[in-house]
Amino acid sequence: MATRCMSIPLIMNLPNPIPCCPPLLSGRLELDELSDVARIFRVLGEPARLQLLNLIAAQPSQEVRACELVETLGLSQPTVSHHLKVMYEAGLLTKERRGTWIYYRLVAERLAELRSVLS
Amino acid sequence: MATRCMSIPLIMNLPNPIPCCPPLLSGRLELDELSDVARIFRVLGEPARLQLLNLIAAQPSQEVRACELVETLGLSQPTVSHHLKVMYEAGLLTKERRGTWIYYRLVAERLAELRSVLS
DNA sequence: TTGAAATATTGATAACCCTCAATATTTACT
DNA sequence: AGTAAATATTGAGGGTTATCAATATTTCAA
Repeated sequence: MATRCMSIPLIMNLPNPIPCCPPLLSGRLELDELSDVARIFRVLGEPARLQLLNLIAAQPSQEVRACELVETLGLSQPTVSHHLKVMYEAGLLTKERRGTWIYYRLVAERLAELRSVLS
Repeated sequence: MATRCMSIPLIMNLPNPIPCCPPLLSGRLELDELSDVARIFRVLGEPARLQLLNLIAAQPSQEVRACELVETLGLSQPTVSHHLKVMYEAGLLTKERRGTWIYYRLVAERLAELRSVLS
């Protein structure tokens, strides 16, 4: 029998990258620009999501599988799935399916961008 | 007649400074530490408040009076007062009464702290 | 195709918070 | 004291979102 086609690791990138972020403290910004920045800060304004970032950064592999997080974060699977989606859509995480699992990683550049907003 | 006693400019500092913030990406953090960090990000997750930061930073004097903001931000006076309080209590602004007005300034160190959280 | 495991979606509930009108308090000048 | 201006507080309404149970979808192996 023919073995099943091996899934090719595929990094799924953002369909619509959220714009981010001109420096907040040098030069006037428009309200809609500020709304974009605010949206990203709001994503980080949630303990569970910060816990997620912190957890990924602490892995030697720099990645986590979604299924691990349910027990680690002490939240239901739908809630974890929700948070991952929010962070993914904010451009803070990449997702990569390898077989059954989906692996998430930080987007270091996004965090650097965000850092530069505050300078 | 004796002129009224001139008010002495007084910088009112935080009664209870909010703890902030160990680096998020190097070393594991406890959930309550993360909640402190999240609280500050949530303060920044509001366009009106970012507008406020942006506005103050754009002033040559590096400060604004509360009364100016009502017209500039297009919000009611109670709403402006609310945002100022939230940011003040988050340690992002200092307030200083000079006569009738109250002047607000950025706390650059706080923003620097926050920047370091993301590294 | 059937089953088991991982992930995503839906719908409902509850908490949080932005916003305003109304009102209270503070401040300085007369 | 009395008045006007600035700021703060209260209370209500409404929107956003975190959370879960239930269910659907996806994935791979047998």
